[in-house]
Amino acid sequence: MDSKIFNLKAKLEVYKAMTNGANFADCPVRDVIQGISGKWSSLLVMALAEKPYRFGELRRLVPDISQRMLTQTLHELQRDGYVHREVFPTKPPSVEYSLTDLGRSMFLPLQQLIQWAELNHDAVRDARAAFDANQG
Amino acid sequence: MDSKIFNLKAKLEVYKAMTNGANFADCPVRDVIQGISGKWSSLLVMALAEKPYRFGELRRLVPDISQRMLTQTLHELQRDGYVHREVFPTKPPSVEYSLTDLGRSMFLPLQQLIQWAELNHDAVRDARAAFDANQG
DNA sequence: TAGTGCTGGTCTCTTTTTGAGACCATCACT
DNA sequence: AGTGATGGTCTCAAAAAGAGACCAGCACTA
Repeated sequence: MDSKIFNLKAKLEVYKAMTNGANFADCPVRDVIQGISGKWSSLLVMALAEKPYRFGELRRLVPDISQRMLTQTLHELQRDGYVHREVFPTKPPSVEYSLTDLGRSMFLPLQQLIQWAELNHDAVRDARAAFDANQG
Repeated sequence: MDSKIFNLKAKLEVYKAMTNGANFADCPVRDVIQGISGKWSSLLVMALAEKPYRFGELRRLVPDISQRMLTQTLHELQRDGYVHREVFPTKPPSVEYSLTDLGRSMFLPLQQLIQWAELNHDAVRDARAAFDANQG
């Protein structure tokens, strides 16, 4: 991974635009954001924000995710500290996934974005329709 | 695109977890979220939130984006109504990209998430290190 | 006792998405 | 006449994602 994600000018400009004063020495923001902006990540965090779920439950909850991507995304979320994975010695063994404190903390701002999406999806849909109409 | 993104149970549960009362008939939230959760989308919105930029400026601002993905991502952001594209008849013609009102509106909650990332990247980095250490 | 199902995965193969880099036309400046 | 800047597109290779087979262990059933 390259830490020189922005050049100096970019650093300063985005810094100004975003933080109004926090430390921005290297640019880890993008790294963190990309960890939660995968195709399935936010969706799974959203689901787990309600309550813990087992692997199979999540698979049924999000019917169009492949088992492969479910495993992989949960693994990444666990690695980044958002999700806790616990195996119960039932037969067959069951695995429960839940949000950690960090995950719940991250969900708060994520939820804001989700709410925005909910309130503005009509505007986005209209914009798309208008754009597609103009492009033919 | 399939509108049956969640099954009924999922709909109700995520609905409860998220909205505390808004309408959730079909599930456009995911569609909107995925439009802004691409690898480069939020980064470009972040940049344009500060001020309008021209194509080449953006390319220099985000040095590790390919010209191909810059074109494509800006096109998608424009289609979804977040970004306005304006061509100026200079020689050679220059193209300026700027946020629309919708884009600025979306940036508000996005900024919350960015701020969270800024405040918590240490925790995420530590979680990753701990996870990787345990996995060997 | 043999068959079936459920658990949470992994492995392989194919398709889609992305990245790297060449190429393009036009005009200004040297 | 050559060089550079503009904002792209096109092609080809690499990476990521989707589809689906497979697996072990145990419970239940016929």
